[in-house]
Amino acid sequence: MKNLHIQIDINSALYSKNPNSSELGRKIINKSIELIYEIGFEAFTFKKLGALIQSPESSIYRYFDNKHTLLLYLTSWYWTWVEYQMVFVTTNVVSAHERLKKSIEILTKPVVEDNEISYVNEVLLSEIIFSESIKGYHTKSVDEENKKGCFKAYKRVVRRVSEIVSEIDEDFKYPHMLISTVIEGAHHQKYFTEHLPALTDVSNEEDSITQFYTKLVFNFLPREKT
Amino acid sequence: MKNLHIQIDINSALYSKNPNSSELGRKIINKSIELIYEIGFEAFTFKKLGALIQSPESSIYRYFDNKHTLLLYLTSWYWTWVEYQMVFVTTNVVSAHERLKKSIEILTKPVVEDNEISYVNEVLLSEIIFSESIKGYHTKSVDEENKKGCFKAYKRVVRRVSEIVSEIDEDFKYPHMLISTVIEGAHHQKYFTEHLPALTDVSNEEDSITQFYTKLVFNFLPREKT
DNA sequence: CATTAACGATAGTAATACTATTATAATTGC
DNA sequence: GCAATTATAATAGTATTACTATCGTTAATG
Repeated sequence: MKNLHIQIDINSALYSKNPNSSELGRKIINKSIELIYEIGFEAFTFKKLGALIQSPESSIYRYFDNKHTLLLYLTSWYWTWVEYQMVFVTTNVVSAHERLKKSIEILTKPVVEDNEISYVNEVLLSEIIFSESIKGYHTKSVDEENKKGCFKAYKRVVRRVSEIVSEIDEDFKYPHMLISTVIEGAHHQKYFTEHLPALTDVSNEEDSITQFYTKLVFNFLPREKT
Repeated sequence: MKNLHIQIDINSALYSKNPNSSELGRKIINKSIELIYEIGFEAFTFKKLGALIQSPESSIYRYFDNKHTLLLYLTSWYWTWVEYQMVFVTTNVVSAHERLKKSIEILTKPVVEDNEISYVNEVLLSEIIFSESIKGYHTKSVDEENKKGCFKAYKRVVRRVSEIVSEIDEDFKYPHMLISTVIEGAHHQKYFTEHLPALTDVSNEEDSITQFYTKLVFNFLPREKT
């Protein structure tokens, strides 16, 4: 499953020069993930990244207008990658309940395995998404960027899962609200577990977050007919 | 209810000089809310705020170390204020279900009324909280600040409502996860409605968000015995 | 082999996020 | 009522950030 060599296509509004098209570009992606993971998005600068990859900042600017756009690129990459995972896991599964369950698992379980083939470390990237991606769309430029399609990958994921919800109950009024609540919620809970435990319920069980959000979703829906 | 002239006490780790103790301090709070609301937290600087209140930036630095601390102060103020509202609305209500319902309403309904007595415009402040407060705790300094008690007000609100949940079902394992999901979720959905409608279900009904999250919570809990 | 594109090296600018100093005005303590 | 303290204004200055511009060299392509 992991070694399909899929091509992750990113909206061209998110880069000036496609980082996937050159050695340097891939190095920028690869190392920016490490650096953002390490020092956080606020402290991250193109100058520091330049030092790390031993290229001048001006070269990085040839690929990305600024670090905000780079974050949107990484986020987009992540959701496209998640979408592939979801498609893979749900194809040929007849039961909508089962497809929904598997989708929620992908959306709420930690990413633990790096495929090591692409230049992207998905484990580190997912950590960045959990704690930093929100900064990508809580900005004054969100409407403008939304028009350009910068958030399409995320929206596609939400839509895809919402459609399974609607397949189970076509009268349910809030499928998108439900799924975006699950996604954002799971990210928050992971963050809270590590940093603000009073806002969650830390337990020994590994997948309490997945359990909680799975129950949350199915609480809204009718049981599967057997 | 609104005109109680309550004193909002904020953890002293969040300021160098208490802004509540002087005219200038109150002006800083009052105008920073307007300015952050208007131009967003990233574009907000002490220099611009200084220009607005016609004081030099150095004077503002006497009250707050930086704009991040100011945001934490505002957030703390907001949650303390919300807690007062919640206490007020739930006191003397015997039914735990009813208290929970009213609490969720406070947490998910938009703030529409500014009490005009204090120097804080709660309507604008709530908008800031919805779209910017998350930036206050998604930082590398979160652990350190958490130790100093910078997030106590938020935690108190979550705990208070979680306790009602536990009162209704003492075996329920995730009361804090449930309530923080509701709070953060409602904020997100409000933001999505305005900026990323594909991630939510915008409807004509005013309080669809409140309805959704109320149902979400009560789905997990047993019905009230009558 | 010539042309073009990509990259590295270097320099420079405006804005940001502060810190420091000193003078003046307002409060308070006695 | 005056001295002492404290708060604020005015001004200056620094390091860092977030870029933009120029130019020479190398690598890829036709």
